[in-house]
Amino acid sequence: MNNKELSQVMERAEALCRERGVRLTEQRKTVLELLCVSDKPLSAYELLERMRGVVKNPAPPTVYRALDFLLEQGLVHKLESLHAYVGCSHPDHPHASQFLICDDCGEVAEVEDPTVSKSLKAAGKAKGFRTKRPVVELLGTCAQCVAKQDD
Amino acid sequence: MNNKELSQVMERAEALCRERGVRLTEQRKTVLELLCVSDKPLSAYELLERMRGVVKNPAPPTVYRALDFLLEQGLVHKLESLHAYVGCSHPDHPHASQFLICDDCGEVAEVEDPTVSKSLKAAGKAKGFRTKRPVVELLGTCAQCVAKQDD
DNA sequence: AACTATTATGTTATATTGTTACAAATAATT
DNA sequence: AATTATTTGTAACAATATAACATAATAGTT
Repeated sequence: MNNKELSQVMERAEALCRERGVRLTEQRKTVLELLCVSDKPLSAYELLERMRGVVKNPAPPTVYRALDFLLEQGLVHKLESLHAYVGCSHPDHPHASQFLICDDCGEVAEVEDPTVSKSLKAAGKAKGFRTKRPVVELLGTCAQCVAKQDD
Repeated sequence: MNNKELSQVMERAEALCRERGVRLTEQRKTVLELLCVSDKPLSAYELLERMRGVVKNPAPPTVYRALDFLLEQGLVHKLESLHAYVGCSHPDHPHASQFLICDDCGEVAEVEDPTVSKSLKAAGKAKGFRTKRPVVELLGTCAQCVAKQDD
């Protein structure tokens, strides 16, 4: 994410939090920025390391609290299969995303496919299941790395 | 899972491993049995505890190695969002399952919805993504617990 | 049967991820 | 200003997972 995109994301985040009456504090902003600036998902402890420049004595709860907040507000996502976190690419509207995770280059793409969402909803409904949080992560090889492998 | 179902699963597992020329050793059988007998998913360390009765001095690698084997053979599944493992309900054919995980009662249902599988495949294909392992876990409330809550 | 290669297990230590508990500071409300 | 709620600081610890290296068991070969 470049600088312009970053400031747009941060502005939207500020606006959203203002609307909702919740506080986007410095620490929370820092974590969100670090995630947005990174081209890869970051683990909590990687975030912790990167916070050292910005915050004085960050400890694990520092990071986890900020992450909890940002997850609640839908500003970041957790990738369960990686134990890592990414900034949300479109936090404006609530949404159920799917993630394509390349285990070769580590790149993660967030997609929002209505057909997938609908079929999941239907599958739950068929069992009387009330879904709160869908976790959909496709682990495999991204187009770029597939091309490389086929050379 | 009752005793009859258990022995059926174990027989199928033995047969599958024989066919494939891989070894379903005592430890691996133990782990598979423990998972099948349990009505809830078990964490690696819960498995470790339960192995104490059967194996002499089980250590973490004992469990993780058995799990790795069983996962490779498609005999068990890992629930990424719970850090826990379940016996596979239909190991005969390779399949991409979805899991409905009730965060109230802890029950987990494995479903295999072709519409979901197809839509996921299509979503990946649209991005040129080659999926090796889909992780699909719906966290929410099962029908029974929904009914209880609505009382 | 003995030899060898491969696979599986034993054992100890350690790495990684995440939480608890309580005190201090800051911000919002009255 | 006083009170309350929220956020942060700090230390310890719990839970999950892996590394590294030694030993043992098994399968295949001579």
